[in-house]
Amino acid sequence: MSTSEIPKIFSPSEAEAKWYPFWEKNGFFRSVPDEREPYAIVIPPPNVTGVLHMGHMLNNTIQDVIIRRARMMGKNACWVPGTDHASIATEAKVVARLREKGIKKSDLSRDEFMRHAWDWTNEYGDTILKQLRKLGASCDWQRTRFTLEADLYDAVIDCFIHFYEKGQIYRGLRMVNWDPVAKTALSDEEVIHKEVSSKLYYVKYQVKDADAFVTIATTRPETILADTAVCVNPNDDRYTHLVGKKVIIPMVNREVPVIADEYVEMEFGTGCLKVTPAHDVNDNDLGIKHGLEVIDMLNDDATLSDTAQFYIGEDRFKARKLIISDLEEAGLLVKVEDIKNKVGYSERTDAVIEPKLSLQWFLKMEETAKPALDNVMNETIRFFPEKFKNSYRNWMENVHDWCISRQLWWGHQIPAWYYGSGENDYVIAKTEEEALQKAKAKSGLDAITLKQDEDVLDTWFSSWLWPISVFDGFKNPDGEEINYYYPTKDLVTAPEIMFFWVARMIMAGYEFRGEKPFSNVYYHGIVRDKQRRKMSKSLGNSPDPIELINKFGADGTRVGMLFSAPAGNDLMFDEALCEQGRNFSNKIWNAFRFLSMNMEEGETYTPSLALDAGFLPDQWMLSRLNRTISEMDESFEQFRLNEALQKIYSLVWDDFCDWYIELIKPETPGSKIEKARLERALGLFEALMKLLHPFTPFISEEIWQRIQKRSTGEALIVSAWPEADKSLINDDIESRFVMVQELVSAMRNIRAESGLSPNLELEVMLRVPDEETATQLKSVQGLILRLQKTKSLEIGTAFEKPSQSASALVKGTELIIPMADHIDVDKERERIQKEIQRTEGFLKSVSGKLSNEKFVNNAPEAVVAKERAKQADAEANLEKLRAALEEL
RNA sequence: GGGCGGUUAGCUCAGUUGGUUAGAGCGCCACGUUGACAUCGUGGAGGUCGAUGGUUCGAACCCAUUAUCGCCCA
Repeated sequence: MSTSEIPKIFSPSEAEAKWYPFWEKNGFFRSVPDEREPYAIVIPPPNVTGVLHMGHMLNNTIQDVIIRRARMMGKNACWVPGTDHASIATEAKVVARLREKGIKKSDLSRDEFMRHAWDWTNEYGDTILKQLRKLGASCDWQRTRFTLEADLYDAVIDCFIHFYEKGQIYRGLRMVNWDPVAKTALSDEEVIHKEVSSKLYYVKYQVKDADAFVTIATTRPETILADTAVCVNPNDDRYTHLVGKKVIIPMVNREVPVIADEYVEMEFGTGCLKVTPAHDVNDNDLGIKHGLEVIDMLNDDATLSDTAQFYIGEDRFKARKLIISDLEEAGLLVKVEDIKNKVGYSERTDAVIEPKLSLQWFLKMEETAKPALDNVMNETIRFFPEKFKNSYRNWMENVHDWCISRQLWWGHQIPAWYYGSGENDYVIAKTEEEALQKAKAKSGLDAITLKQDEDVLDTWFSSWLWPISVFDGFKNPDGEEINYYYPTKDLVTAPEIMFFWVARMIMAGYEFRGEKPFSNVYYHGIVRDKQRRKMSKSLGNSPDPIELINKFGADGTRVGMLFSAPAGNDLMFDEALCEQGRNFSNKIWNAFRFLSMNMEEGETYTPSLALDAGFLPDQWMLSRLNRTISEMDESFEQFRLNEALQKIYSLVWDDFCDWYIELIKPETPGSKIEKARLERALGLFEALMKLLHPFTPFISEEIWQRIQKRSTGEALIVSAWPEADKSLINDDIESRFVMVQELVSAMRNIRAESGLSPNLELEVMLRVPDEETATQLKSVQGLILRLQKTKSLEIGTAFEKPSQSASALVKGTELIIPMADHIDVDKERERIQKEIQRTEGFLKSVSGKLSNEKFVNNAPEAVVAKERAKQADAEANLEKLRAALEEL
């Protein structure tokens, strides 16, 4: 192979275009049950409306790293991809597209609308999955699932029926979070509370039959129209006389009672609370407790209804302004204060949520939550990082019933069939025929017209079944697939959806399989920008991942992402990290380029990991390699992926490139590395490619295939992950090598400080403390000579130090370089003095410890011995340094 | 209001059972193109670990208080 064939700069796009199709075509992503140990990961299904953003990028990079390593470890690795139907988001997109065409949703039948929605999904739904391929994601694409496809649809309906029959699903008029834009109920988890600047309005209410007023304070004065009480704290002396009396609600002139309840905070506002049971959660509780009338004054789109009597048809915010000016005119507005309070917003539409009474379907959670909580707390399911167990417990112990109905069409239609207008005139059934029979039986009627519930189920009510349903665990509960792959191994997700999704999958797992859905949950952080802001479309602070890939390569981008991704912490993304990743690719590439340049044309090379016991760099590199493998395995076990990456990064760059390659370079420029030595270098390099593969799949495969001709089955992606051979980890070898490194660094340092060219041939003397060290150093002097230009290198115990020489201390050995006219005495003196100062400080702290009787008596012997050794070393060093200063 | 977490070099973060006058990458400064790589090499300068108090022979690490930032829940 000649240099001309290998460009100086690595081109990621070529490797990406070559290897991804190669892997996919040859079925390396494919998994079918066999006798091997299964290793399954289900993707957190992205929305069909989604386009790849940085969060997906991080999430899927992590999964790909894990699954690629598992595959190399000989597991039957199965990464199941797919998407969820995202009721609200998708319906919003479809409605918007229809609007552009001049079509209103209300003009369409349900079936017509669904056709449009499916069209949209078929057109855009797999955008994100296509993008994942660019990243290198090694999903088994033949397994791609969708939460609204037929089988998964059935699973959701079966699940609903299952819980209904167990008595855990009920229908009830309850306070829900109402999104007036999407016109649907939301679960608590879909409401985002934001702190905003609001106004607190103080309004006077006339006390009935008295010439007195009470003043209430409210941030939502329009709801006055639906007030049905005023409440004070029973311990509040200011108001006790009013309890039991009536007050008149302004505008509507309704008489309502003054009630007393300790719920009221005396300090807030006036200590006098208006109560609107239909439009506030806490007020609703009060209403139930005190038997208050409930007046609902809002339409579904948050305009005022007839019940309000005023501002009918006006939006709630418009009504707010109107009522304020009317109250002011009536002289009832006392004052207005600026305050900060928390307001709930819809996660999807960003509309201000209205607490609203609504007839919805709920799932009781208590019973299902129990095993789900226990099995996380006892680590049957492990959380990484562990700290998330706390918030999980907190949520699970206070779990509320789950509002599962949504007033939308795009989704799984609730299998409730109504046959009358009574509250209980419905049946739950999978099909209309079945419903008809049940309805007949229940009602005793013969002729019945059924109407299915218009609403659909919360999207999470389908994705919580994901780890089961993707393996057809509902359709075929004892099937080979589900039995083989379930429980899956790892789940990789963001802590944001711990309650939405993770907790519920665990519940569903125990409910339907009696078994956990996965063994480990790895929570990664949120991708933020350099200013710690969350990446978002509206801020425009999110780079397009695809552009990043085009710019830095998939490998570089993956490395960039992972570099900054410590488990569980948010990561401040910076494009510079991807640049670093790209540079790393280029470094790897050029290391390979160097090795190939040393291959003779026409010659075959067999990479080897055989040890050359006579060549320290070989022994050292093998020790470092095996140590790194073992450390990486440990990091992987704990999902410390960035740590594993850093280990291999450093092994490749610092050890292999900076030292090993330098030491195997041929003595004379232009000649080539001896064959056996090159084969060992290639053997090591192959091992490095394996360790790199999960992180940088493309370049590693590219190089792997260039090192040798390989058959398809010998592709890197399916090669064996290296096993750490602990017998090759050798502290002694490593410390001997470190001595070489330190001596060479010391020489480089002297050159740099004295402004000597790297090409200047130095005379070097190594004054060693004893013969043993002399022997050791003599065995490695060849290595030092390879790395430093020298005229001579002498090793001995009794050198006379020439008067004008630079010196350095390396582990008790004095490095002496006569400088003749090169020396800058002042600089050299400064250098030594600095070193003396440092050593003195060190000695002082060590001696301080040792002269402390309590330390010597109490500390473990080994620690004391270590301190004694430190002290002796420091003293000896100090002596040498002082002598060096004298000798100058 | 309740809970959780962070605060270590200019930046992003390590520091796993207390024994380290604290590590890495990036950035910065200086020097350098002898054929792997300037998407590079070599060398260097930067922190006393948010604050206070305590436990201990010994604290970045344990405890208490406090400041500050963030997240989750209500």
